[in-house]
Amino acid sequence: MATTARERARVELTREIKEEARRQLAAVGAEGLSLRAVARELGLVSSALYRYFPSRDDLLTALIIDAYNAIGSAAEGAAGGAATGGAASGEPGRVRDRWIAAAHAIRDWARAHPHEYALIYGSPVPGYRAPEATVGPAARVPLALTGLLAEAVASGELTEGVTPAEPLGDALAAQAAALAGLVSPDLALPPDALVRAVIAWTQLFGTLSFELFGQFVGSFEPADALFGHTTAQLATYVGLR
Amino acid sequence: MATTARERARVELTREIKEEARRQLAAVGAEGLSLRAVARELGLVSSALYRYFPSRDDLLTALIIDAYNAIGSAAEGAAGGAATGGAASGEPGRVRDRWIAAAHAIRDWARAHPHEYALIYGSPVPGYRAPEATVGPAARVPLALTGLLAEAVASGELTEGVTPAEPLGDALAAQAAALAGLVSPDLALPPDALVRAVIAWTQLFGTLSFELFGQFVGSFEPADALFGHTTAQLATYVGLR
DNA sequence: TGTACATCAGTGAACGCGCGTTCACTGATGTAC
DNA sequence: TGTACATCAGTGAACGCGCGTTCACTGATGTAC
Repeated sequence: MATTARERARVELTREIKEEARRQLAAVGAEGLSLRAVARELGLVSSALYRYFPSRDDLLTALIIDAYNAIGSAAEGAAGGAATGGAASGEPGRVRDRWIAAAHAIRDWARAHPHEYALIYGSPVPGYRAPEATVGPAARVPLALTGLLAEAVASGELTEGVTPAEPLGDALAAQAAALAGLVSPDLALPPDALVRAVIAWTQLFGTLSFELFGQFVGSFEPADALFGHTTAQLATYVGLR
Repeated sequence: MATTARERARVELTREIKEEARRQLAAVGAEGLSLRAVARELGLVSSALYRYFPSRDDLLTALIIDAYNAIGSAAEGAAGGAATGGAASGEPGRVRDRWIAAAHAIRDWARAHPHEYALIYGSPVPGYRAPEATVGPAARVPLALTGLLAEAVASGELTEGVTPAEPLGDALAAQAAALAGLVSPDLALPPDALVRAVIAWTQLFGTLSFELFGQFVGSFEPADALFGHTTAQLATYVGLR
């Protein structure tokens, strides 16, 4: 199963096409992304791209999946303790610290790749329907966050919330229980904790979208201090001490 | 200063152009919005639109301003107690109730106008730079929310937060103090309360964007129960009992 | 009240542009014997 | 190791489309005397 020159060239060009497409994303957005322009920039004729992606939408889908995987892997790395301590430190550190590190890793990725962020968390591209294949990668960030909470439950690091929880209500409790089962089938994450995680998750991305999409212009700019404070507040809110 | 037939026709057609443009927004998004298509639909020749809007970007700007004003006015109405009690009830009701009503009014507007919501809170349209004139309308929602908190301070309805506040830090405290001065020059809203309001504001729009942009597909769908619970939690978080 | 002139809404043709996708083709790379 | 055939990457022309914006024009509406 030696890789032939043809195969290597194919892998390489596929990568280059996506790279150039990402560059264009930054310049003209998802709507403006044009196969012809990508081909032009790579010194190819436009029809050549059809050997690599059957249509413009398939190229978009590939970019979306890559973006979800990139932000997901950034979150997972920090949640796992990647950036804590030296190279080969055995202990992963307190869950609260890793939760906060994950939030910062997510923000760092988003700020480094604002147009890919917009592609996955901004307004949906009209006429484009995200296929099933994006669901798994899209779930990595929320799974990393809820995974941390499950860890905290196991290690006794999760306190009762300080903001008194209203009872969830039947509909919400059912949704939360179903999700908790998916997220941590072995160790039941309490539905109440899961809902807190969802609130923190939406808060995190709400702040990020406001920062990247310009809603803080003239108020919280730069948003570093706000983000740091917010993240700490939310960590406390979800029950991490 | 009688309005001539010409003037009335101009006002009317300006309105119709924006209406048709909003209809197209829903179908093809902001990027796809085309002057020619709008003109076609109105039975006009495309160049005729230039009597009403000097360019495509100016039409977009008008739609953005209208959208900010619409969601702002929905929030202000609910915050002022518009939907509480009967027609001419004098008392505006508790601040907490009106805060929650405002959040629901914002969501209701967003769900009724998802594409206008995406226009103002989604990814920025590449190549389009929002002019100064959008700033005032964009501020109406956050002003309505912080205004409620200022009211609560005055009436003694604002408690200390239950989630212990970390000290804000110098940079954030300075930003918050400057903003608090703008928001309620007469009665100083404490910087800590303002930051809580910002956290709640971002959380609210984070949830809304996730709901409207499809991040909850397969988990919190429908999102009514989640939104109700979240809103109540955040009202408590900001200090409204 | 009636006429003469100014304003301005809407027309239609044109400019110059870029797009996604298809298709028959050529020539280089890979494979089987 | 060498030949014959199959695979497939990239070409170039074409189809059919829509876009924003400009401009000289016509005819209706409005205004001043």
